[in-house]
Amino acid sequence: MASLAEISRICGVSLGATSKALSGKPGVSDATRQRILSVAAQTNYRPNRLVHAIQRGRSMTVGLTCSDFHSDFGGRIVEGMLKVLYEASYDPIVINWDLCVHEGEKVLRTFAERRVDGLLMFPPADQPSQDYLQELRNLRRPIVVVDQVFAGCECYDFVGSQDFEGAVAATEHLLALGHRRLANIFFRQTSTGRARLEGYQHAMAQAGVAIHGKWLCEIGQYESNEAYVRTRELLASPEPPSAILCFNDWVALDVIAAATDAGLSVPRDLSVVGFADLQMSAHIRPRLTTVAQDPREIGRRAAARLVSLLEDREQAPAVGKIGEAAAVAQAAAPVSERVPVKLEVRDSTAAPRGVGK
Amino acid sequence: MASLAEISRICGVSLGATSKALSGKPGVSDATRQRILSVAAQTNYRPNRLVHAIQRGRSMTVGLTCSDFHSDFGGRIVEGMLKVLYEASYDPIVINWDLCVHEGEKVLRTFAERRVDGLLMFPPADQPSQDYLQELRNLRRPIVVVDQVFAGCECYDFVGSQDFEGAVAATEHLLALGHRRLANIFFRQTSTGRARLEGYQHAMAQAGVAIHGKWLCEIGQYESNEAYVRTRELLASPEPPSAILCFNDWVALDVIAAATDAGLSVPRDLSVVGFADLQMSAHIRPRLTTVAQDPREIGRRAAARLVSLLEDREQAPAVGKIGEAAAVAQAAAPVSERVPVKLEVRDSTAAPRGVGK
DNA sequence: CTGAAAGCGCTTACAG
DNA sequence: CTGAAAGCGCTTACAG
Repeated sequence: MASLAEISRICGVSLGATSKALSGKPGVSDATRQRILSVAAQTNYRPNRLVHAIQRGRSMTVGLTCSDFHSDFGGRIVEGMLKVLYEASYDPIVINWDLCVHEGEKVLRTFAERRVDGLLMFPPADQPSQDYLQELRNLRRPIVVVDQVFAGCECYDFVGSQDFEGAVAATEHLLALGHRRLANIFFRQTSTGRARLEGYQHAMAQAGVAIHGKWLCEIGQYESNEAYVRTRELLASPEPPSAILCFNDWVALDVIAAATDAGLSVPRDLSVVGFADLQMSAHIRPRLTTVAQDPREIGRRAAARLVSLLEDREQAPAVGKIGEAAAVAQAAAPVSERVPVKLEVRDSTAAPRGVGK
Repeated sequence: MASLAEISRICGVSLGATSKALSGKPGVSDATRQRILSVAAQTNYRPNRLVHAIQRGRSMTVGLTCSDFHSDFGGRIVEGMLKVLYEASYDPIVINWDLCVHEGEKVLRTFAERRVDGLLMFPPADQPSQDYLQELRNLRRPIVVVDQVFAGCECYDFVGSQDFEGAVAATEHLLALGHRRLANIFFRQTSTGRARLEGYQHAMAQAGVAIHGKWLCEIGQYESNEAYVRTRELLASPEPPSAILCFNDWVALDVIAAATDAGLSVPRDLSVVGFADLQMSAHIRPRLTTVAQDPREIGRRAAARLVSLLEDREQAPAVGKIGEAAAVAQAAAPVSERVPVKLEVRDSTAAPRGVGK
């Protein structure tokens, strides 16, 4: 906790010599260097990175707006990010995404004032305000958006999942088992939800299977009992589905609960497919068939992309015409990456009754 | 992104005047102030907090070491922390706890070099190394430990759950239902696990009910299939338990799976109690009886405690005898807080067969 | 009201 | 090899 000045005084040398000795730069005699190093160790000296940040114009921090702390999906994304950032010597300053929705400009101002080098935005839901998007532009720093696509964020790099393809694969799996009365409980408020809905519709159309209006079942939030209630209704209707494709594993859990409470057995009376492959999904009974995402890889790639943008920027000539920095920040064309998903067939899906055997 | 110097130049005033105008301090005429503010807005000026941090000796950041991104328990703790920190104008720099175990000193050096004002340690498992503990002492900043107690960390404030009391309540619940063959699947590697084991033993002793050796069932990790395998063994043994108290909800999930796969029904053939009340626990079937913790409140209190330590420190006279800062950092006696738990009785527990009805 | 100067904790050319 | 000086982006007494 001693300062450079203190160490210099103790050693009876100049600030410059001490600085060089401690940062391993040449220009100090070995004897002096040893003396300085030893005093630094004794006084518990730690270089002040805030000073470095000011001097170099790089804080080696990145802003991370995140929410979805409610399941291991978000948690694993963050884990992947933390690992890559740590290895690249960047530290994340984390702020809850909810705050970005409600007082987003303030959050971004904080990031700007802390001089973060870039931004990792993991926004599980809720479209940010116009003010937020404007402030985002003012930041003039590399940004990578994760998981959800937003209107107004098309200009930033993106890393997410193959939501459309996953829903197609899940639907085709159910169709191949012989299901025709195939419902979809979907969530329209996030881009992932919309993409999965489209995947379902696409696969159904491809197979030439009609979608009964009642089987297209929208929910407004998936942490309420809405999915449960809607499933009970569906199952009690005159034309109940034989299979339900769910927006995600949470919904699937409620669908299974609803079926169980209605006296039905999964998968004998109803097949259920989730999306995510949360930790619990292989541990519940019946083990859940689901479209497995790879959240750690999403987090890793997102962070790696940001780090690479940051390094590129550093490489780029610092001098130049006005506006060049901005140009570099926006990069050429924004890159979108979608990490592959994989259908995990487990025990919650089977051929409908009377089919297959 | 303009600097103070730039704005001063544009406005034709001194640095000092500009500084005062922008920070709302008196000593500038209204006309000048307005001119400066308007230029600042146009040039998108953001004060550099890194400079403030250096000048004031407070970075307004805290280090947060965290892991357990694998369930909503840890996630909610973090949520609670983020909320309180944000309101108190502190920003967290987050590093994965795993790194603290493997290269802990390096992580703490990073925190020291970034001049975090305090530390929030949320360590789900794994005793940190001696080097880590030493470096922790060198930090000389307020520290609050969360959830797990460690040897070597007794000198820091702590916020956790009533683990012992929770296990007692769960055991008494099962005893009251009439269970006598009451097994416990426990986890000895964390302090919470040990406290819960003690709670079980205490309640059993109080009730004068003997614990069959086989019913004391230790697992080495709860993210493997160990709990599942051990439960299958237990249930197939000559004296199977009629109820199992589980270290946490993840274990309970596997116990229910094992019972189901063994052709048993929960709670008819076996009662199961968890610990945590994770998101899923009220959604699975049977709905899980569990000791509900309050992770958001844990996070909130831990952060609030740290903030209050930080403010106290600021109040304290900066001058004084050598060593006073250290004394303030350690505070008087460390405070331990345990957030109450609540037994949530749901559908996974019932009277043993042949009892009660 | 306004400006010049010192200082926060460093690093980095630049002289000796 | 070593020291004095300028500078990073500010704030804060201190003179005018």
